[in-house]
Amino acid sequence: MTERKPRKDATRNRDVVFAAADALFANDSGAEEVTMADIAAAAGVGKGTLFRAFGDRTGLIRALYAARLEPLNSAVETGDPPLGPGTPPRERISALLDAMLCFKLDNRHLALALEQGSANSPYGTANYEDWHLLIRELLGDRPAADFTAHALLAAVRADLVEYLTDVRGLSRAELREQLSAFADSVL
Amino acid sequence: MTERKPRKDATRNRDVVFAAADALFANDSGAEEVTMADIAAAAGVGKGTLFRAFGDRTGLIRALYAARLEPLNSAVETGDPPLGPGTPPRERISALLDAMLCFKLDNRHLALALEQGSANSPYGTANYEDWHLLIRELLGDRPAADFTAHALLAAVRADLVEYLTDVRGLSRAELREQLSAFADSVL
DNA sequence: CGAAGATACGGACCGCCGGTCCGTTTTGCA
DNA sequence: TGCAAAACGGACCGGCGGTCCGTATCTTCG
Repeated sequence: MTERKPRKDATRNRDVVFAAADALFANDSGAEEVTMADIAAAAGVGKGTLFRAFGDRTGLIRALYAARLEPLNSAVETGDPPLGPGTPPRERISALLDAMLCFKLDNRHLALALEQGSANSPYGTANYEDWHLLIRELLGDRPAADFTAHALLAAVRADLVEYLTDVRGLSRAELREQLSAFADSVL
Repeated sequence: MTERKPRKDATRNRDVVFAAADALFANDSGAEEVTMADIAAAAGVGKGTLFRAFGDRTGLIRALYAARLEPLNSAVETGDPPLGPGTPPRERISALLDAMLCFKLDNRHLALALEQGSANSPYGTANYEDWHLLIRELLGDRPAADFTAHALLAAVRADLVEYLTDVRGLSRAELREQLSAFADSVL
């Protein structure tokens, strides 16, 4: 009974806002240059609408990130190998890390905005715990499995990825290659 | 000839500001809650003095961080084993990571403030490149040595350390233990 | 179908914070 | 002791995240 379906304009605006925010973030200028007012203007809505719908800036970024990550998440939960269940652990971990890396590469600015947002880091995002738990279980009972899972995830953090590509000039292929070799050496 | 020694009050104020900022950051309330005005007030100087001396907020944090890190840095460059030169590579890497972890634990709030500061991350800090280069060379010519060095450093990032201690409740000893085991498995 | 209640809208408004400016004070040198 | 250079400090500014409330839109029910 505590559920009331939202009005139609509300959900429509939600989509519009996502699209606008996505475009602004993607538009290679720095991540945190984009203000809430910018997003509101680009979406053609009032600032109040943004805050009512998402609570605060962090909420908006988190919602957008979750929406973009969703396909990958469901591919992992109920998809075909090598991402989905039923893949041998070692192989699946490699696939997960590679997929995560590609996601960060493709959504660099968004991921950066999320991971830099003051007081959150990746830790505290809903799905972080899921990813960690999954990898940790795939690692089996090796020593320090828990920490190893964290370390593997830390190896694909958005700001590291950005640094390696934008500052160090690594190509996508090189990065994937190195990550893969590193993962192999850990497993 | 482009060198002019600074006035005495300037250097004195610099120290006072360091002490005040350190105290405020350490005082467990969140890292980014501390404003420049707070620091100025605590140090008993005007806000202008802060900005003249350090340029901007990031500059102040970087300077403070560098000052606190300096002992560790020189212990690494010209110290006794296991941190200093002349230690076998594997062993030295473990020692370096452990030392870094302990440093992050002891200077948690400061390190957090630095690594979260918008648009910098750890990458872009002067000493990051040094640490990376050192570890990379200690790794020898194994595959993906470069990326591996980055990944090892990512495993001791301040926000991960904070998450593991404050949220997951790991003790200092447990953390060091796990990091050590992880490092062993990589080497 | 029409009206009333509920829900969402939007932009003026607020408080705070990083950063600047410039009149005043301190320092160092001769 | 006098004077220029350097540093000081706090009033001030612009912009941003977030709030508020009068208005517009939807939905439901008679």
